[in-house]
Order: sequence, then C-alpha cells, then structure tokens
Amino acid sequence: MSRTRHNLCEQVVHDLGVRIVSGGIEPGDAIPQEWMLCEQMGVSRTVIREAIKSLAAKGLIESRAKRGTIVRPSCVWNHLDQDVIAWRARSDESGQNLICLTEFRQAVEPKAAAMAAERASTPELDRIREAWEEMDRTAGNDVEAFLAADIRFHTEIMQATCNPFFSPVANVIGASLESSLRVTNCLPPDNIPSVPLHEKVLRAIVEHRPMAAHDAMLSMLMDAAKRIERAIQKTSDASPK
Amino acid sequence: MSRTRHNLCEQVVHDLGVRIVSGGIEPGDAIPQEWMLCEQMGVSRTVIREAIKSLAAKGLIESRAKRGTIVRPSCVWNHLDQDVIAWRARSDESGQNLICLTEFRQAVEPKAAAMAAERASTPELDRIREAWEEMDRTAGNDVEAFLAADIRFHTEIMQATCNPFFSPVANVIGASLESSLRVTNCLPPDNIPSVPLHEKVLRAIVEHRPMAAHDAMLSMLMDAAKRIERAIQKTSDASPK
DNA sequence: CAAAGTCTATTTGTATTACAATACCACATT
DNA sequence: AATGTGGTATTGTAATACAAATAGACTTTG
Repeated sequence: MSRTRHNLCEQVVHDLGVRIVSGGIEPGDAIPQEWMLCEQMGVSRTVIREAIKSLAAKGLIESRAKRGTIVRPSCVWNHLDQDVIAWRARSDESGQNLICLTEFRQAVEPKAAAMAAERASTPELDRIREAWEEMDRTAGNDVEAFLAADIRFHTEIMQATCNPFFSPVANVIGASLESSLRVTNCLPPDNIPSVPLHEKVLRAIVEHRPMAAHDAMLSMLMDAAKRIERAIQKTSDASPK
Repeated sequence: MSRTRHNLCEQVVHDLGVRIVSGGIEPGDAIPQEWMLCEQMGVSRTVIREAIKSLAAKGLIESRAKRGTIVRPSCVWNHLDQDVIAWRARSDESGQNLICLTEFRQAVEPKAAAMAAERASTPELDRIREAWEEMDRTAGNDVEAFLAADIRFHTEIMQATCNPFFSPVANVIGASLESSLRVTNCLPPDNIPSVPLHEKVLRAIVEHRPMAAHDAMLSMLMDAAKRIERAIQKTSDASPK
C-alpha cells in the first residue's frame, strides 16, 4: 500500500490498478472475490465495490454475478486515462513504454500544432506564450518548474486545437516528460537547448503558420526521442541482461 | 430513463453522464446531493455512490466532503472514453461533433497506418484482410454488417501499430462511422465506392509500404470528410436557423 | 444413454442503517 | 475587526440483510 492516499477507495483503486496493469492478473482471469479483497485490504465491501466500479469505468475489468470480476483484454483499456498511464509507467523497466509514449506524441502533436496555428484565439496564444516564458525563466536552474512549464506548453497547444479529442493526449505528454526526466536523469543546464526548439513552435503558432508549426514540433520531438533512445541504450548497457 | 440497462448503476451513470456531457450541469457546478439523487431516481444511496465513482473515474466529476460533487472542467474529461463519446454524440445537433471526430481521425490514422505497415505481424495482417473481405462481401446489401466490418478494419489497424496508446482511437472511429451513417443517411449502394479506397490501404500495409499506407488512409479520410460536410450542409439547409 | 430441464450454492447487485470525518458557515470571543 | 470555535450538512466507511443471476451438479425424461 505504497503511500497514504486521500481516501480508502482511491487506495484500493490504485493497488488493484497497479496489479492489473503491471500484469499481476492477466486478461481473462478473475480478480479475487469481493469478500476476499475485503480481508486482504482490511476495508469494507462498500469500499471494494466502489473501487471496482472505478476500474470498470476505466475499462480494466467487468463484473458479472457468479462469474466474478474479470480483467478485460488490454486493447479495451482506456490507455489514455491518467491513472492507467501512471500505473503503466510504474512497471516500465525496459523503457519500452517510454518509447511508445514518445512515438504516440510524434504521431499526434505535429498535426495538433498545425491545427493550433490555424485556429488559436488570442487568450490561447497568450497561455502558450506564458508557458514558454516560464520555461525560458526556469531553464538552467529549476528542473521541477521547467518540467511543469514544459507540460503546460504542450497541454495548452492541445487545447488550442479547439478539438476536445486532443485533450487526453496531454496525459501522454505529462507521463512522457516525467518519465524521460527520470530516465535521462538530467541536470538543470540540459534543459537549455530545449528552449529555442520550443520557441520555434511558439512563433509558428503565434504567426499562424500551420506547416511551420508542424515541422517545428516534429523536429523537437525527434530530438527528444533521440536523447531518450541514447539514455535507454546507456542504462541497458550499465545493467546488461 | 431512456431504456432499461443491464443494472441500476449503469442506468444512473448513463443518465448523469448525459446530463453532464450535454451541458445540463456546467463545469464548476455541483450535481444534486446523494440523497436527492436517491429520491429523483428512486434507487438506494449505494447505487448512486457507485455511479458517482464511475463518472469520477472518467474524469467528469469530483467529490469532496461537505462541498458536494462538482463537475470538472471539460478539458480533463476522458474524451476518448467510449461512454463519454457516446453521450457527446447524442447531443450533437449541429454535426460539429462529427466534424471534430473526423478531424481527429485525419490527424491520427494516417500515421497509425504507416506504423502498421512497418510492423504488423502476419496474424494482424490476416485480421485486417478479413475485415476488408467482410466489407467487400457486404457492400451494396447489408448496411449494418458493412458498418461493423468497417469499424473492425480500422480498429485492427490501430492494434497493428503495436502501440497501446492508439487503442482508444478505435472509440473515435466507431462513433464517427456510426454518426456519419446517421447523418449521410446512406443506402447500401453508397458503400461500394468505399471498398477500393480501403483496399488501397490494405495493400499498402500488407506490402509494408508505410508512405503509401499513410497517403491511402489520408485520402480515404479526406473523401469521407467531404461527404460528411456535404451531408451536414444539406441538413442545415433543410432546417434553416 | 443422451439431452434437456431443475435445483442449489456461490457471487455480485441493491437496500438500509449507523456512525465517522470533513469543511463550510455562523456565532462568539477577545 | 480579526480570530477562534462549534454546529451542521455532506460525503466517507462499515455492517448487515436480502435479491438476482448464473455456473455447475443433479435429476428427469425421451
């Protein structure tokens, strides 16, 4: 039970979620019955049932009377749910998940940047600019603050597409940046070269140049992907086999 | 209470979900208190609470003791959740939602097709081919079966990317095709021209030609988008203002 | 003997009651 | 006027009881 969470139900959701996503219980298999979970976790059936409803809402499990509650095939999980992404990231020893995250970003974000360049309203442009300014301010000294600003920069671009279906991509971006921060284990100065790359994207969007925004975003992501790949290479060399 | 669902909780989730997504309760506002919902819907507090957990898991609401349960800003909703998509589609009078769905597909699917062309394994290729064959078989006579096969075709391509983050896109595809079927109000023969467009995608993927797959998918989607736009134009002309 | 139907036991689904924890609000205190 | 303090409404948790559904064993019947 890692660390205390804001209430019992969330704690149970987290524990079961991690167990399922990390492969502790395989798709098709049943999770323990309710009374058994009550015993194992020392909570009432009320709590267990509410947790089960949460996980079912995320697509992870499905309950039927008598049959029990089974883990659904992973292709129907809500893989862009913030919790599911976090649980997945936890059990990513190899860095394979980080590669998938980055790959997905490469597929979606350039097009999103282009759409933002077409449509972003003035307040949306301001929010993107503010995020970039925060990046510029914190680069080289505060890694945490830079990360937060970086996430905000990309998230605001998703919002600026004026298409709600891009919103969940923000979860991928957040997980990707956090995870890559851990993997590359970077120092404050390492953030500095990233600033002009983001600036290029910012300018293209502000000046309503979709193609330029697309290309700038793509090359920024390719650069990030390259650094991640190198870092993963290094760590797998350090602990071979 | 539209129509009877498999259990009480799901019914409550559906009713509340529709009310929230359709804008009946705005972000920042509180939903009725638990005892009030019990009265309104004629169910126990147990059921209400489990439904609330479901909606919270989808990002729609957030509960706090005393403060009540409030609707969260729509930018943190899990917009790619199957239920959320369905609820959104219900309240799409203008066709604006269908346009967003299509636009998102255009942003993601070409790249996904390219990745599938790079990596798809033989069984995955078989499943894509089978889906296309089913489309070919049912085009011109069975609209329902054609729709199902069409959805399967695109869904299998998402799976063939070998990247789990593409899976939820299948929900968008399903909603888009169903919704566009309703809007364009098409007859069986209207499906026929769609078959060779899909065949082009299929061939490119099977022959492992990423660029070709990308382009074939994109032009297919552009074609679909054009037809949808025409249909929406027509219906808004029919019922002006 | 096989196929169909029935019964039972197990598991989830729903209702009810009670109390704990929390946080907003009004009131009192300094 | 600012601060503290307690009441109160609302969600959080527990416990119990029963309903509904169904897998699997058992029985009946052709």
